[in-house]
Amino acid sequence: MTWFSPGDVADRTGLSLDTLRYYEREGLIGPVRRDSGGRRLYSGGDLAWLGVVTCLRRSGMGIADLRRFVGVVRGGAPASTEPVEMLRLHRSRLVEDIEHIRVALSVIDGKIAHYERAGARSA
Amino acid sequence: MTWFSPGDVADRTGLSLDTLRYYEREGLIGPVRRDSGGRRLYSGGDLAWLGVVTCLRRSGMGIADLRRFVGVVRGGAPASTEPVEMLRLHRSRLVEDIEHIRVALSVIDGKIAHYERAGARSA
DNA sequence: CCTTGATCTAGAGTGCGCTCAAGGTTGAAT
DNA sequence: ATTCAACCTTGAGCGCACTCTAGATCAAGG
Repeated sequence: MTWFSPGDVADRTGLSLDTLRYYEREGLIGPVRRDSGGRRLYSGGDLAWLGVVTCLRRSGMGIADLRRFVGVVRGGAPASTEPVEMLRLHRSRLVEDIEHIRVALSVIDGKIAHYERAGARSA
Repeated sequence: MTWFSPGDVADRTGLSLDTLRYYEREGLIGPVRRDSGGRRLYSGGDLAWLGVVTCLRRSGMGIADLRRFVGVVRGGAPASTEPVEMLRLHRSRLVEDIEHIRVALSVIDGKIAHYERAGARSA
């Protein structure tokens, strides 16, 4: 089994060491193994899981939701349908977000075109 | 010309009165006209502009960028290409955001499917 | 042995985008 | 004349997600 140092994991995930420790404190990952000196050793599984976490995080899921999500995944089958509801809710937010971004894109493209014409005139 | 009270504008835009005042303080809108008693009167143009602002805001553009954007739009043609650069930068961030959200959607859909199967088994 | 660099902990600080509190004014309605 | 809701200002407070500080510890290299 391969283990990864905090520095390695920071490099691979793009997260800072502080953020890694923060996520652990918040229960988003771990408990992370330690070596005899108390240093963290991340497993390949930890790394993969961090991939999922950062993906959801980047999509705007908050720490609290993420923690609940993690609890469900690591606790095995969900006791209720509530966690799935949470996912569905986040999913629908994401669909909305995409739509908002699309609208913003068209506004921005309009402005860019406008200023490009202005720039061409004044140049 | 039609004028709108703060309450009206809050209703129409979905922004709170506090947020409207905050945006004004931050230079995102106005100077907003006042009546004899010092109350704000928003014009149709203010309302339309607020539409653009909220659209960009929802897409994740920060207050500082928005302020620069506003300065450019209200100052006429841009003196340099810098504001257009800012828009392009935000645009490329938005394209990335959409991609991130898409990835998150597929992760979420996978998890939802997983827990639906689990739920069906345990039911 | 001593230095160096990576890591550790606890806890305070930061930046952003609002949001709320307190106390005062306005103007339409009763 | 009084009441009431809507509005005003200043300034403090909040929630989130980090981020930084300070001081200690550890493992390896010279």
